[in-house]
Amino acid sequence: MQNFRLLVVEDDPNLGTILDEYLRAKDYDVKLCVDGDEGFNSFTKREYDLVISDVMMPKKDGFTMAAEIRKLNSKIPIIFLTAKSMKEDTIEGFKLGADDYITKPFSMEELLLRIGAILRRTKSDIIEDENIKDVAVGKFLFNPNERTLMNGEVSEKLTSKESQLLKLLAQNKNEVLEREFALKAIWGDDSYFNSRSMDVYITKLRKYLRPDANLEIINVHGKGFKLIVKKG
Amino acid sequence: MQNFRLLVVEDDPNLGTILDEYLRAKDYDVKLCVDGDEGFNSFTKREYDLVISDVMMPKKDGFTMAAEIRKLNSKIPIIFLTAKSMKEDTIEGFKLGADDYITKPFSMEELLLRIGAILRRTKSDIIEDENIKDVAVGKFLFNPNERTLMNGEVSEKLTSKESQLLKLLAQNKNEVLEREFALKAIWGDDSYFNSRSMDVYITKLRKYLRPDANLEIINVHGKGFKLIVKKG
DNA sequence: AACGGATGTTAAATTTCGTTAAACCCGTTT
DNA sequence: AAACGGGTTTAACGAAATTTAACATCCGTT
Repeated sequence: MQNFRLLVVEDDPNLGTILDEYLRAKDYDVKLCVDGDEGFNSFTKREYDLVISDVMMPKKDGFTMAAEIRKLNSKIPIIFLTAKSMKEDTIEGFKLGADDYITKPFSMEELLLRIGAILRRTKSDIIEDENIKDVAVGKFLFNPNERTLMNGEVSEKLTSKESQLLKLLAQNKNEVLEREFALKAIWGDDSYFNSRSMDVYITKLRKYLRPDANLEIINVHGKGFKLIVKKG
Repeated sequence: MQNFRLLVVEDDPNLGTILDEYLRAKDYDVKLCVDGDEGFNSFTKREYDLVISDVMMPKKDGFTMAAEIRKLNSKIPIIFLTAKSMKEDTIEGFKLGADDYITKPFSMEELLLRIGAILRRTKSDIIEDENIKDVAVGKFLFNPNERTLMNGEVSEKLTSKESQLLKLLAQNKNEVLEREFALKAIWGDDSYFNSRSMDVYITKLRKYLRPDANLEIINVHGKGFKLIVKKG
């Protein structure tokens, strides 16, 4: 997936470097510029998803740059970094179409959250689910999302509880799945009856997995269960 | 042109009235609610362009309400009004996708400017995304506004309830749509009979989606339903 | 070996869901 | 006013999922 492109305009080398490194570490594609002229030039060179700009800068201040950028693209989100918390500045920024502004000093976490808030709305549904994939369990293919357990051609349909329990066992294969942990994860709490219910489902799963002699769900007395996958 | 619709949620009658009157004077179409429950209910009833909400409220606080609203519409802009300037609150708000927040006391002018800034950036998106675009559901094209479900040449006309339910399922595809949540969003409350009514609509939707073998609405016992989109 | 607690398994009981059809509501037509 | 029709709700019954019960067996400890 393509990362979001951020144009960061900041004349203070220290803060600029911090921003640059921090945002890159968070997997953003960052272009750092040191003043409004350079920022505007970069903006004309390629596409950006978001602009983060200081207000006070040499050559061309942030508001002026923002006005020029807005002439090129009226929708690009802009976040201002300002040392001044004076209301006039704020208001002037919003008049130019600022989407947000942060007063220095600010925490990187706060900036990140604001970036996230803006990008989420403007470029929302790009993220695809990772947990819809098949998982190999012995010679079976298990899909927790579809709740299917495939053995070659044959595809069994699992119930909700069966699927959740098998998922936990598979995630902890060859390790002990603590009874208490599974109960809290699936049933919400560990009472006596839920615990017996879980035993019933263990029996069901054993039946499902029977066709593969290399798979076994063993009990660890007083602790929980372990899905053993023998090397075939 | 149609005015922007604002949902204002504020429990303080004084501030609420001031907001209501002031924003109406500025030609916004305002709905005033006094707590999070009422706010969420109003949101399910019709389309809004922007939500302005207090954080501290009886019954259901602003952040909780925002989270529920975001499940229905991940893009709706939300501005929080908060008496507390505590950082934790701010951050929690942004995590839920707050677009802005204002610390009381604030000037009406400042609020107006922020409203303008957000609406300016989002209005074109709203027009495109919320009112025109089709949503891909398997091999179908679903348009929640037109309430049409197209399969190549064939175009089915859905009823209101069918469309609302399919919309929620599509928005939560491959994730569980909680029964209770859908009932509150579509029917307003979750009674036994509404719940059975929802089951009837699930059956109707399954019939519509039957032509695409990669689509399936499965039940998650005691929880709700999940629209599965298998990889074709 | 003997005991008590934990587990294995099957079946009954309970709850939730799937589906179809009839009833109902409400605005429109005859 | 009566008939109609689309949309929705209510009713009814069967099926599925889950829980509870019952009893046999296993386990670690004494």
